[in-house]
Amino acid sequence: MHKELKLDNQLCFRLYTASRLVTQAYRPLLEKLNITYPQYLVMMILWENDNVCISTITDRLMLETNTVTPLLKRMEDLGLIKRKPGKEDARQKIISLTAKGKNLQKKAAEIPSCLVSEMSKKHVNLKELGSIAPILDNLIKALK
Amino acid sequence: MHKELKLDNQLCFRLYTASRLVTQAYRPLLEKLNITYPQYLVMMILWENDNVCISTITDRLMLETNTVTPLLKRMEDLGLIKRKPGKEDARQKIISLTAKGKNLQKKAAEIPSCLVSEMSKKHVNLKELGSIAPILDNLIKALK
DNA sequence: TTCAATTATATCGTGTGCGATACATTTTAT
DNA sequence: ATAAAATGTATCGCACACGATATAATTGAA
Repeated sequence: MHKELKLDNQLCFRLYTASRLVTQAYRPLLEKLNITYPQYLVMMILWENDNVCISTITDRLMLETNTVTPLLKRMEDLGLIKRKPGKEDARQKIISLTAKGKNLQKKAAEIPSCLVSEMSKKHVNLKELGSIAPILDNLIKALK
Repeated sequence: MHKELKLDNQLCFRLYTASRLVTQAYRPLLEKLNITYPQYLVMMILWENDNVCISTITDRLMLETNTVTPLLKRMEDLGLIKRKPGKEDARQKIISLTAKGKNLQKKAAEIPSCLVSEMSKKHVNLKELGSIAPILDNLIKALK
C-alpha cells in the first residue's frame, strides 16, 4: 500500500474539507441575508468597488465566466445587482449594485465578527489559523 | 468600509480558492483514470479498506448521504464498485471494489508523485505547504 | 412487547464549478 | 484597410454539495 494514496496523507483533501466546513460555518449567517457564499464574494467585490465588468469579477474570484454568468443572473433575479451594457466596449456588461444590494452591506457588516465568535466558541485557534494566510497566498499565486 | 468585508482579508476565500486550484491541478491526472476528484477520494478509502458501508464513506469524507449516494451510483455505472446488501443490518449497503476498481490503483500509484512534480514546476513551496496540515486538521476537528 | 425514536440510505430541488462551445466585438498583423 | 486572432460574455451538459424530505430497518424505553 502506497502511503501517499492514503486519504489522511492528502493535503488536498484537507483543503477541500476545510473549505467546505468554513463555508458551512458561513451558511447560517448568510441565510439571514438570503445569499450564498459565492454570492457573498461577489457582493464584497461590489461593495468595495461598484460598477465593474464581469471579467473583473472572474479575475478576482478566479472563476470562469460559465460559473459567474449564471451566478450574476441569480443575483439579478434577487434584485441585488443590475447589468448595463459597457459604453467603451460593447462586449462588456457593467455590473452595479441596486439600492437593495447597497443596503445589504449594513447587515453584512456583522458577519465577520459573528464568524470569529462562532469559531472561538468551537475552539478554533484563530491565531494559528491566521498564520496560514500567506502560505495559501503563495500556493494560489503559484497555481493560478 | 469595513476592512473585514474586503475579499483579500477573507481566510475562507483563500481556502475556497486554494481548494479549487489544487483540485484543478489533480484534474488532468485523474482524467487519465476517467474519474473525478471526489471519486478519487472514495477510491482511496476503498483501496485502503474494501467492503465498507456507505456511512463509513460519508463519515470519512465528511459528506452527506445526498452527495455520496449519487457519487457511488456514477462509480457503479463506471464499473469501479459494486453494492451489496449488508448481511447483519439490512439497512446497510456494502460498497466493494470490482476488478476494474482494484486495477485502477496501479495507475493511481503515480498520481501523488506526478502532482508533487507539477507543483514543484510551478514553484510551489512544498515544505511550507506541508506545515499547514496540522493547522487544517485542528480547524477540521473544531468545525466538524 | 410494542410503538416511538433512531439509523442507514435514497430522492428531489437548487446552486455552484467547469469543460466545451458559440457568438459578437475589438485588436492586431499585414 | 481587412482578415485573422484575441477578448468578453453567454449557453449547454455533467458532476458535485447540501437542505429538505422520504422510506425501510433497527433499537430502545415504558
